[in-house]
Amino acid sequence: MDTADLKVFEAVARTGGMNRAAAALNTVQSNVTARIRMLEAALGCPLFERHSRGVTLTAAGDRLLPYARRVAWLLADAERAVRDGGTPRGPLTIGSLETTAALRLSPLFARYARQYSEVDLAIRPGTTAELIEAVLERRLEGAFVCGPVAHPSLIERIMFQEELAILSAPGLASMEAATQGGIARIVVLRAGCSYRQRLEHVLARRGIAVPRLMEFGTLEAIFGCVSAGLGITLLPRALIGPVWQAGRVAVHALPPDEASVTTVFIHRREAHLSSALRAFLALAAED
Amino acid sequence: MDTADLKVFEAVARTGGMNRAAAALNTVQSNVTARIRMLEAALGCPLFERHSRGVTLTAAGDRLLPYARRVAWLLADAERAVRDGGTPRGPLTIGSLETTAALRLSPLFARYARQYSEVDLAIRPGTTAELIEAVLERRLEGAFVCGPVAHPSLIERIMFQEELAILSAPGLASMEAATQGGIARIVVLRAGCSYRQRLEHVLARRGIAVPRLMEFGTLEAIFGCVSAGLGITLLPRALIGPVWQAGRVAVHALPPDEASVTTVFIHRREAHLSSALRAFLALAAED
DNA sequence: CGCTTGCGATCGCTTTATGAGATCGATTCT
DNA sequence: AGAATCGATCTCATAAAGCGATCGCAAGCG
Repeated sequence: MDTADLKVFEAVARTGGMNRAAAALNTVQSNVTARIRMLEAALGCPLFERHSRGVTLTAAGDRLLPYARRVAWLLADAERAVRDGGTPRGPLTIGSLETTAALRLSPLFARYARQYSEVDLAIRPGTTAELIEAVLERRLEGAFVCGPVAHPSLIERIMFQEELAILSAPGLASMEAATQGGIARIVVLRAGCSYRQRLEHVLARRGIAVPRLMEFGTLEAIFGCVSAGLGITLLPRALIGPVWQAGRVAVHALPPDEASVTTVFIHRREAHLSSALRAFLALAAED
Repeated sequence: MDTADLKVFEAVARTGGMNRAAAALNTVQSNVTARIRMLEAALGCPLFERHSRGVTLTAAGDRLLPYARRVAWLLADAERAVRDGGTPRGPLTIGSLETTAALRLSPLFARYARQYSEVDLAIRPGTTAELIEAVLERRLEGAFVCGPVAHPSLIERIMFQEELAILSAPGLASMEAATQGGIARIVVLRAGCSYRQRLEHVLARRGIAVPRLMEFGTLEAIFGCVSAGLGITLLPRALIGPVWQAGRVAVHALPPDEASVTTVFIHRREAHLSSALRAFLALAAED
């Protein structure tokens, strides 16, 4: 059993056919067939069931597939680890909640980009669930998300502690005043945002229903909507200082157990910690 | 980069020379040299420093070596996972503390051997530290050890809760009577045994020194020594019933916070859970 | 019913990669 | 100085991988 064998095997499993796998691997079908047959002979059991429309995995093949993927990942990681000579360089793709990026990370990113000019830093926004998935699928080296995550194959480091507050149209004395009749219209950054879940939870505990949900892509749009009385939202208090000072919105505190949210940085446990990411975490830890 | 390359690389790193690696791999030195040179060319950086007595790893090679080992392990695991068709069979090597094996496991082992006759069950005794190391080094599929372990790459399941008690020569009313003058002679099963550490800790909290330590390989020898007044020991209460009933030793209770010890079963997190081991755990969970 | 299409299996041929042996230069220890 | 050891390099033979063409099979379609 070899990495080449596993690469072929993975392609066949993924495409569901030897011809398609051959096309994907830039080779011919006879090679794919021969590789699979050799692999099956070496392992002593068939990996695919052949039928007229292609092939499907047997139970044994199903067991092999995750290992094939992990071997490929491990080899890719090994190559990166070897090439990574200790000085931060190359691409570094990190995910972040949009609010975290806006509130906490811009000075950090700026400092990092200045200090390590050889690194191509990229920031991808997303919700906590999206970012966790992206890190697990190796599309991101790490991400700032809403903690705690507690995933066995992820390492998480606590980075920031945010205090959340409710925002409503100006002139309203309390959150209850903004949710008269037990109904609240809420405005969120994205549909899957963890602040949205948190806000719905906060409202549900007070018996307030959320019949409608408005979603906007930018923070400025949210401030505008809240200011105009279209609904309420939940955001980190540190983010809303300028807007509140301008009198555009009213800020309502939450009890401490509901107000606090921790932002954690997650990255894969088994993956190589690149110099670029290590430097980033060191810089972030200075604050 | 291929498994064959990594196998050669690992052999060279392990033996510290291309000639020695060639001998270990049953090939000739020219092949080893060529493989390493090709690998270095593909990675773009040298992996070894050549000198007259052989070769040593460069920093890049040092980074690659753990990956080479992990790839080899993963492939071996993959093969076992594929061959493991769901019915328990083949070798199953498990470690255990000697006391746990004597006290709790013999009926389990007997039942398992009867029910799954195709499995070659092997039990290796050892101390907690030895067994953890053996599991990490893949010499054991799992082990019964003193918990908690809390190692990131091990899964632990709580199996038994033992109550420990001090044993002394018969006729002594209390533990203090057996340790007059602030000095205790203790008798342990093995030098690194976790019960020994526990016992020393218990005595240290009472200001009792342990100048001498006697070590015996069998439980019967320990009972004999304690009975003869040579020293005291610490053992699970359930283990000492027959000996106590025969009046050979005196049993002294410990306060609850010191008496309790949990036995956990550990196995590697990332490894394949074989059918044989799965069946064993299922049988163990029935009790 | 027969034709077409898409699939995997197989065979011979070519190209490439791998392994073996001999030799060379460099270094170290005696 | 000479022997021993080690890695680098070259050449040649053989094994392995890749390629193209062909075959048989099953399903879909007019």
